[in-house]
This record gives sequence, structure tokens and C-alpha cells, in this order.
Amino acid sequence: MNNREVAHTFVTIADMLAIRGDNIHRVLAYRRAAEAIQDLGQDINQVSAAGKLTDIPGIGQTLADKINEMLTTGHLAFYDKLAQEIPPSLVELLRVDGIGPKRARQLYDTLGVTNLDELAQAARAGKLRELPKMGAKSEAKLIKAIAELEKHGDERTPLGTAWPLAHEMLTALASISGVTKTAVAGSARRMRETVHDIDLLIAADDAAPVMDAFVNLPQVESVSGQGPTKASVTLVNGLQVDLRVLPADRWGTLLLYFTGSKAHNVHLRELALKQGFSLNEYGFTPTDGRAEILCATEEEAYQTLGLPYILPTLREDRGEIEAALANNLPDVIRIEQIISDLHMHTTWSDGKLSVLDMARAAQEHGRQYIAITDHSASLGIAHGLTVERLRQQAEEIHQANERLGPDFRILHGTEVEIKADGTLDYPDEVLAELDFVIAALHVSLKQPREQMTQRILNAIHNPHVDMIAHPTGRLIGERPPADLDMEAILQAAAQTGTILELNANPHRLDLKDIYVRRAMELGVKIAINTDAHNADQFDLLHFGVGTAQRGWATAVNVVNTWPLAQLLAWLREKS
DNA sequence: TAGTAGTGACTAACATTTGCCCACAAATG
Repeated sequence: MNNREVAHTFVTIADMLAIRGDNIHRVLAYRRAAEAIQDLGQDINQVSAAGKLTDIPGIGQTLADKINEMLTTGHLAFYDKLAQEIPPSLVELLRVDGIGPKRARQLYDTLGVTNLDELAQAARAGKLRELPKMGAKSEAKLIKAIAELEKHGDERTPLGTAWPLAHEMLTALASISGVTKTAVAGSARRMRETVHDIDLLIAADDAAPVMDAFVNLPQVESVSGQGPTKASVTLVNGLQVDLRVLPADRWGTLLLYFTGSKAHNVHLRELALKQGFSLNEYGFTPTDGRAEILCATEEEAYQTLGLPYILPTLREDRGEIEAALANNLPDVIRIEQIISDLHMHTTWSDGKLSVLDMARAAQEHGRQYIAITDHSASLGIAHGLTVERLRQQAEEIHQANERLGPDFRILHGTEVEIKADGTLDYPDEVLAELDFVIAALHVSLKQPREQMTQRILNAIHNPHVDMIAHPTGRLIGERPPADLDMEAILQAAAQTGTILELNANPHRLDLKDIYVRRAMELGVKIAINTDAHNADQFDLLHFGVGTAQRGWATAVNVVNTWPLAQLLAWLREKS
């Protein structure tokens, strides 16, 4: 079993326990453990083999035993026992908007509903309205919610899809008279790779006109809730959008609350209580009856708790509050520190612009040097370069450098294919002619773990290979990551000085945040590149920087912050 | 259930809005 499967079992157990009505702390313990396993950045099997499971925060002896049982037998007796009381399929009901553990229990006890299909049947048969604390309205609402779930599912949306949509809506609302501040909050602001919904915030003294405009936006399909300060809508593509409106003098605590994460908020509010405040989105209320403290900025809110400002991308309750308390927050990478881009394509392969045009676009986007890294021959679909064309390209790059002058530099690179048999698409003597060599996987991504891993390890151990691009090959929401022993790859990268890419394209974000964090622990250098195929794709950089921040990456470990001479020196030193 | 203190017991996750039925469940971060 892998991390995802173990975590999923624990989440299901948590749901079953919640439906059964168990002690909330017991439920939370399973949820916390599931989260910790998902965020681990290491293979749970390896951690288990090393006997280090209880080192994971939130995992004690009881859960460690359960994990070991799952990993060795593939089963969990506790799960099977629980399943006799609460059918695991009952957990499906919780996916329906409007059904929580209590309702699920009630539906099971009174109507014998055990899964989503049976719930839909019971609802359509008009059986729900007869239940206590239910009525015709609740029934109709659930029927609609079930239909919505069947139509759009409840998959999370890639950040790259949600981001432009969120800003489009926000721009429309920003022009309403009386609006003084606007923000995209929630997981999009934290730059999670996928979002469950879009959270918008607006500062205005009078909320009503904003609410009104919001629910009437052209993207809106239906309104699921509308009160004086809060409204929720569903868009035509199924995505939910929440809006909160408050006066500007409460902006700091409002933004803090709505940005989350939930776990970060809970932790902050506990901290506030210990310091004699109740903290909510409206402000700090001293528990001894003194006057309320309003914060117009997030900085003021953190300051009130005696904390330095914590970037949104760090707010996951993965140790950032403890670090802030110790005045030991990581000095994470900022976008203005990035001066290079080491992965991009031109018309030589599947890019849209010439070498010179890409260089000029990069320069306009603030980069001081770049690597042109077109595909190699075997990637026919991308018009990969033969050795002969690669050498012709060298000449063009030389000429472009002459035209651009001393303030900018183009490195000649390649994105050489790691072929299905684990060999590289160019011979070593050709790679030796290049300034910067990226190796990457694009084909045969479904090989078994050992074979996949070995292909990357081969590339890492080739002295000519400087970087591995988008290591897992995943496309968020479309293609799963290749099955890789990431720990072995990270260790090998650390040992050889091979750079691992954090591909900034929001549909890749590969390395993902948890592996970035593991890379930092191991001293692996990363590169945040756009993989641009056109000029406007240089703008994708901020997604990569956000993901790097989520992995607590610092500038010294991000090679794109290095002056060219430093990068070249590093590459020369590399074994 | 984890964590802590101490080997069996105790504590521990905050604060709000909305809808719908008539007090509460579910939802939001």
C-alpha cells in the first residue's frame, strides 16, 4: 500500500466513526494522521521499515500498529470490524452537499440507506420529507445536490483553471461603487495545486449591492446561499464560489480567516485564547471585556499575537506557527529574486517563437539569462532535434547572444529524452557540447516502479545531465504521476548535485510542495522554470514560486536566483 | 486517538453564517 491508500483508509475510518457518533477527538486523530501521511514527502513503507512511524506528528503507537498491519497484510481488522456496524459505502453520502454525519446516520437507521444510489432512490420516492427535522424543501435540495454531484463530481479543480476564473470575477466586482478592497482568498491564495472552491473577499460598507452583483454574474448558474455578509454560488462548470463582504477596518482579520487554512486558523485562535482574546473574522475580542481590537491588515493581526507575518503559502499548520513563535520562519524564495529560466522551447521543436524572440520575451519578464532547451529527436510529436539540427541551433544561439549584448545570455541546452529503455536520446559526446542538459521523461510513464525509478537514476548519474525536468510527469487532474521511488531520486540528486526542476506550469507543479520540502531537508538544489512555449507563459512563474514557498524553499537552494557565474561553477563542480 | 505525565488518567479543535424546521445540522476558513 502507498501513502495515498493508507491515508484514504484512515479518512474512511474517520468518517465511519463520525457517523457512528464517536468521540470527536478520536475522529480528529484519524483525520490528522491521514493528513500527516499525505504530506509526508516520504514513502510510508520506508518510514515503517525504519521503525520511525511514531516520529510523524499525530501518529502514536496505536496508529503506527494499524499502519504496520495494513502494510504487511494489506488489511486492517479494525476497519473490517467497524464496517460491520457502519457500511463503508455509507461514507459516500457525505459527498452530497447538505449531508453530514448526523443525517447519514439518520438515513441509515430509518430508511436503511447504505449508499448514494439508495439515497437518490429514496429521495425521488419522496421518503425523505417524512423524516424528523426534514421537509419537502430539504428533500428537494438534496435531490438537486445529488444531481449536481452526478453531473460535476466533487473532484478538486487545478489551480491553473481556478485562478483566472477567480480573478475574472473579482475584477467584475471591483468596479462596483463602494468597494474599497478585493482579494482572492482560500486555497487559491495559498497556492494549493488544486482547489475545492473559490473564495472571494470584498471590503465595502454596504454589502447589499455587492451581493446582488455577485449572484448575478454571468458565470453563475445557481445560488446556494445568500445572507447579509456571505453568499455562495455554483458556476456553470460546477465550481463553487463563496463571497464574504465586510467593512475595510476589519480587512486584516477577514483576510486572515478567509485565507485559512482551517488548521492554521484553529491554531491561531487557540493561541489567541491563551493570550486572552477570542479571534474571529471581525477582530480580536478580549475575554476580560475590554474593547475589541480591529486589524486593517494581516500584519497587524499577526502582530497582535506577537507573531511575524506569515506568508499565505506557508499557512497549512505544518510547523509555521511554531517557527513564527520561535522567530525562526524560513526566509522563503520570493519572485523578484528569480533572474533566470532554464527550461523553454522554440520553433526548433514545439515552441511558438524563435530563439531571439524567446530571449527578448524573457528579458522583458525580468530574466537575466535563460537556457533554450528544445526536445531531442525521439520525441517526434514535438519535432525533436537530430544531432545535426542541434548543432545548427548552436550557431543560431551564438548569433542571438551577439545581438543581445552583454546584459543577457542564452545558454544552449536540451531537454533530452530518457527513453523507455533508460538510455538518453543523445550520446554523451553530444551532451558534452551543451551548456545545460535537462533530462526528462515523456514516454512509457506507466512502467513499474523499479524500472521508472531506474530510468531517472540513470540520468541523474550521467555526469552530463544537469537537471531532471518535471520529475514525475504528472498533469494535475489528467495524468497521475509516474510510480517512482522519490526518496531514492532525491537522495541521488543530493549526492550528485543534480538539480531537480519545479515546473511552474500550474498543470504540472512538479516537483510538488511536499517533495520540495524533502529536497530542502536533503540539500537538493531546485530550479523553478516555466517550460515556456510562448512569450506569455513566462507569466506562469508565480505558480512555481508559490509552490516552492509551500515547500519552504529558500533562495540559496533555488538555482534561478544565482548569478550566471555561480550556476556555471556549480555545473562544473558536479560529479 | 495522541500526548503527557507517569504506568492508568486526563485533556484536547476555533468561531462563525446560513437554511430550514421550529432547535439544529451543515457549511466556511
